[in-house]
Amino acid sequence: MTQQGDSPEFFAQGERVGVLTAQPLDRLLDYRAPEGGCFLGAFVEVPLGPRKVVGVVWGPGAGDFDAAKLRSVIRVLDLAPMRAEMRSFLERAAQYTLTPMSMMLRLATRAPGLADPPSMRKVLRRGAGEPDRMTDARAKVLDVMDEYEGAAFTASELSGLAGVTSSVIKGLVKQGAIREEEAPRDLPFPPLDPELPGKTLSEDQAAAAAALEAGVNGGRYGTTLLKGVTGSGKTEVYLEAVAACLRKGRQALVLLPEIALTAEFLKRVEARFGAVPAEWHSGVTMTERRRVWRMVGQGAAQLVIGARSSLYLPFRDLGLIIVDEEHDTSYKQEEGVLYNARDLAVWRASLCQAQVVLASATPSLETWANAEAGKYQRLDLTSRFGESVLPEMRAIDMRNEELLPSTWISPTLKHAMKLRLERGEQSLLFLNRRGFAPVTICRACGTQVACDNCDARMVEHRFMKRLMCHQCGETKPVPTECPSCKVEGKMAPVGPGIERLGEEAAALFPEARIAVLSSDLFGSARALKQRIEEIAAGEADIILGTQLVAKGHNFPLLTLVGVIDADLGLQGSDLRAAERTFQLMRQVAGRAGRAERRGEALMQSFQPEHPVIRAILSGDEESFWRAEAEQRQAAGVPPYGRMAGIILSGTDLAQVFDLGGALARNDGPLRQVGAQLFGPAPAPIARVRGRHRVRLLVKADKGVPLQDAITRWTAPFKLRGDLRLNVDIDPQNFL
DNA sequence: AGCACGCCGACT
DNA sequence: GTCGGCGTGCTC
Repeated sequence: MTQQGDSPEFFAQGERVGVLTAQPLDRLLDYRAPEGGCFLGAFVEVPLGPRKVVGVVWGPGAGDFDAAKLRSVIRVLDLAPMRAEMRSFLERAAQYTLTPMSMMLRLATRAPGLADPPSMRKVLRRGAGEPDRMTDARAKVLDVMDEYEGAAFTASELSGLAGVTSSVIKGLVKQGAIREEEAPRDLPFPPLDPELPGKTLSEDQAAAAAALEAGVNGGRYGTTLLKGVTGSGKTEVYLEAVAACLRKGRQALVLLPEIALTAEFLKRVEARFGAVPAEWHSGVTMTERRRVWRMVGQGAAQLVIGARSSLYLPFRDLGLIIVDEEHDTSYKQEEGVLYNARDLAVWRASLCQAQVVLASATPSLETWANAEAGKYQRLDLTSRFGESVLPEMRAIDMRNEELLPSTWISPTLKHAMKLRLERGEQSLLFLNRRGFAPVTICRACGTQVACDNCDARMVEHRFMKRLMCHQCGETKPVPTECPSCKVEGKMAPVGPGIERLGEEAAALFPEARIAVLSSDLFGSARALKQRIEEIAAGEADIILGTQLVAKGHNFPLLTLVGVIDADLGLQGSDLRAAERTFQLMRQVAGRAGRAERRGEALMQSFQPEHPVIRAILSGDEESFWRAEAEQRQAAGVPPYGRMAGIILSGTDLAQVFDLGGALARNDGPLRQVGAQLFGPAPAPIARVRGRHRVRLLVKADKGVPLQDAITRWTAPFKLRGDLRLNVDIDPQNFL
């Protein structure tokens, strides 16, 4: 106790402590340390007005609050204190993303029942007594218990295993043959065994795995770009790094871009390490969340497979973070706290001496540039099957193709598909547009049907016979009469969606089995996965897919990929448009010809001479990255310059614009640091869920303290009414 | 975030 | 006369 008294990490009873809560106060509140004192970082319950809330002891109290009004911490919660590295991580992320600390704490405490004592439940064990009379049902129960000797069961587990009703078990409990006891509900995760044999690795897989293992064994921070095309076995390689981390007794985290991918990944982990790891994403139940959060904190979960929010779990000793498909745009959180999980993973690791592996077939330019600059180690995996796997890639020049109105499959592509059909091979047509038709137009007056809440055009979804807004999810029936000029029977779908392409393919090849893969055609991730498996097994001749087919599904019979509109996304103001098109096309092309047969990828384009299209076709990725890097450098945009988006929103358009104008007129703090301001302008989707959106863009040189300047610029503005101002540092999409 | 206080319209 | 609408402000 005397030792505690001297430590700057400990506050004796009655001392002032500064407590951070998840309430949006944006400052610490002073409290008196409770009876028995408390440590820095302790999770505590504090009184706040009439309520009790959870907080974290963040430091000594500021001391500027009237001592007479000061209240006392109610109690210290039965949780491991938040570690210094986590506190630094949250502070740093808050400063960088201009997010209040209270919101950061909320991210770090997203588990239910933190203030509750560890939840208990009744479990059953074999007791000393014997039943007075042995019956078949009783014997079955006791057999099960003998089979799993020493194990504890819940009543329902036991009755299920033995195939008896609960009354049999109650009887045995009464007679002392079964003993009831209280056990914690949150069980540790079963241990993973890194010594189980992994898959046999090819030579360059083994070399890459050895390099990653060496990094992990070094016990220091380091980031590695693990680049390998689909089918090169990245996963096996980084699972060896996970194995090395587990051997050292440290925890590991694998981030996946999509929940739909976790189920399959868990299976691979189970195959490699003999047990299922912890899982963390929005689909995890409340009880499991609580278990994962607590067990991660106690070190009783060695490996977590999760979404971006797993970065905020209270790891005791995190030694490795894998960011799978690191280029994936879903790592950028676009609502609430705007952060990029890939970048935060690198910070998190640097604060706890962990290794990071950024895995991708098509890395983001940021990551590529960091590897090029020597900040990240780079490991390249060549394909397991040799170079021949890259499909033959060609552009179809759409300016030379004869197409009927409202059709999108060119004669050249059609011919290639026909060939596959005859050979019993699969074709995939890729079009990144969900629904039947992206636009519904009135042929009498030209009006396009728009959403009532947003300014987005509504997309026809024929399978549900409705128009849908992809911004807010609002739907309405397809109108027969023009909403504007009231002329009847002139409404027409314009442009292709994946469903419409399906109709066209069916008309061209009436005998073919056609499968349409679009996220909105499936009720659940499970149904979708099952359909994908059937297709991979050969239950379709022609596959039509949106974005989702670009992500890690293997179709061994596929030998032709047709990209319907390779020009989509090349235009527009998005600075990453070229990069995205490149990544998408590379991935889609990577689908073709994985087995012994070489595949073919055909890209329909109206500008086949465009540098991005040419880079994709050349197969020389490095030249694409270099060209793209040069362009960004010349334009002074990320990663060679800094950008921030300021999104203003509110129900009254004039008010939103007034605020935008006022911000633009008072941009002194920005000009001081040489930053440029663009806007205000209506955001590309100018209205979302009834709120008007106006955007300003800030651009600055690389070394500029941008956050500081933005804070000084926006702080004087008081937001009246329902006006909101959101800062998006390093915006990814420019909406 | 909650929850109170507070100042203007339709009800027992 | 009061119940209640949600705008503004406070919480150690």
